[in-house]
Amino acid sequence: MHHHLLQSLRFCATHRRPSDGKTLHAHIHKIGLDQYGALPNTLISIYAKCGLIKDALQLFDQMPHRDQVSWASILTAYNQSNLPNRALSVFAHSFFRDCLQPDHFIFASLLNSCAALNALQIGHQVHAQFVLSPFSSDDVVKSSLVDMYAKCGSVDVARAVFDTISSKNSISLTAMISGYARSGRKSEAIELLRSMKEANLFSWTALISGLIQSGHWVGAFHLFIAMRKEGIKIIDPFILSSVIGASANLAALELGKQVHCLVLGLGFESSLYVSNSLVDMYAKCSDIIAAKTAFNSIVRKDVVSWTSIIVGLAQHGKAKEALVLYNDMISTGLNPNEVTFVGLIYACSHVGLVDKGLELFKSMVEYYGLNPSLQHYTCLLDLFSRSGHLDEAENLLNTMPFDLDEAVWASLLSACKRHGKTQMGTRIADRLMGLGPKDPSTFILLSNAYAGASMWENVAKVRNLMATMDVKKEPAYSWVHLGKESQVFYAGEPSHPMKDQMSVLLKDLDDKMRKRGYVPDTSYVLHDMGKQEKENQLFWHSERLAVAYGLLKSVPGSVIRVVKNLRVCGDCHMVLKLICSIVGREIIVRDASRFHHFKDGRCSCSDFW
DNA sequence: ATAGGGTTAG
Repeated sequence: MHHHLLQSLRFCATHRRPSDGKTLHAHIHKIGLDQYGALPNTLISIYAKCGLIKDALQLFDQMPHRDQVSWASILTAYNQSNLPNRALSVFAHSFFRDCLQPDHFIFASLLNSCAALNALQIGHQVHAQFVLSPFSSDDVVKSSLVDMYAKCGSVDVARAVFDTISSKNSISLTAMISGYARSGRKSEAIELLRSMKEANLFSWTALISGLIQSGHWVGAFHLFIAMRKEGIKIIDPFILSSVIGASANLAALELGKQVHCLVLGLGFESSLYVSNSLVDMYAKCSDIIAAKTAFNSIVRKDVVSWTSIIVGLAQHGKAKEALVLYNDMISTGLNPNEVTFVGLIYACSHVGLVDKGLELFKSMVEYYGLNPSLQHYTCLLDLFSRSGHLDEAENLLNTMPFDLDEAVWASLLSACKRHGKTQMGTRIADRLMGLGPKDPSTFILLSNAYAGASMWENVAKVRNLMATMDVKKEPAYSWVHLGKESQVFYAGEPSHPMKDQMSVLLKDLDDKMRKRGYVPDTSYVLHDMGKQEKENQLFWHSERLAVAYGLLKSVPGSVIRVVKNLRVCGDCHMVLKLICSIVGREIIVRDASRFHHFKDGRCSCSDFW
């Protein structure tokens, strides 16, 4: 009798049919078998698989005799419901009250929770108990350990455990590959994958996605192509969302479009992960229109869909639209998350809606019960700074519940310069000097702040400090996308075949700009040199080279899309505003922190970045 | 009953 019931229950679990499971449960309860043999434990795991954690827990609490199977089932239930912290706390509170010893199933579940929570300390403790237990040679638990250590960033410990696994299978290998890839150890990850007899889609996804997470975007694309060449069938959409993310990070619109085509060809356009990453990709590749189209085509939008488009609009300076969409989102009954508020406050600071931004911040904490992170405070700081509320900004910095880094103070210092607050600027500069600045752009700010207050001794101090510190500046470069071609330019005179034409064009533009009153702002050049030399430095900034090349080679009238690795300097920002109106072209620059849409002599960032 | 891969900020 109960054999038949068990089979029916298992069918409900594998086919995710919670209502049939509940009917069966009612029947089992009626005939008095709900505490019989394996039935209650099976019921728990069915409820877990169907996401009905409450029902699972109720059964678990009512069981008079819980065994190890019951415990393994409830721990798995919590893990599958994305509540790994509950799993650990329930275990810590009541497991030993049942007078049981953990078995290999329980160890594996606990390690799974630790991995999800990045809880290395607790993971260590579980590891120690496992080693002392009679199950210490279990390979499945060992592969959970590998995964836990890898996810917590202890890749070498993961490898040490991995080496003790007696028969390594594709699961333990994939966990190890993922660990290497996510911590950027590319060659070790590839070597392991190549050691597999038959690497499957899981292992390739672990490799490629991990490398994308650690910033190896181009390398990941080469591997993706290699995977396709080896004929690995893409039977689920996991890898696609990662690869779309890589296109977004590279701001490679053409590449992103090709992956989009692949998505359509394989029929994965209805995957929410995929469509959400497409929205983000188009926004990051500066095609905000395509991002909106991708967003509108999502049938069942979730928080991430809404957040992606809100953040995209905010970064493109379309603050009002972002706020309108937020209201639309709320009216569908969805709750915003932490990331949504980053986008919203960012949007408010863009259009000077100080009160609205503060109101949103308040609602995030008080109404939605979310914990503000450093990013939220940074957005608030930006909100105050842009609108000239510098005292509030400084007050905020002094009361923030975070350790403040150089970038946060530098941001306030830059606002002081913008709003002509010389005295406050020198006060902030003194603080920054005490912090031991490292970033080259901070030194420019410091030097300008002291120079603006005629404190020449301090200017000299900044320069001396910089000289002794041997500040390493990441070389500035920009690239321009022209259909299938993209061209990179480093700052300085280019050694490009089209150098002469570019030079002639830039000189011509320079003449026209000066007729409109342009005077180069040499305060953005840090090196000690004469005025003429400084102007010459600015003349060859990488974003100008990329724009010049774009103007020469692009289809007339088309939008010129440029990406820069660092932030656009203030002088170049002025220059690009002038150029776009002189040549009557739209220029979109994505720099290290935001998008600048230059059109008709203006920029979407409202001159604050 | 236990083990591996994916999206939004920075």
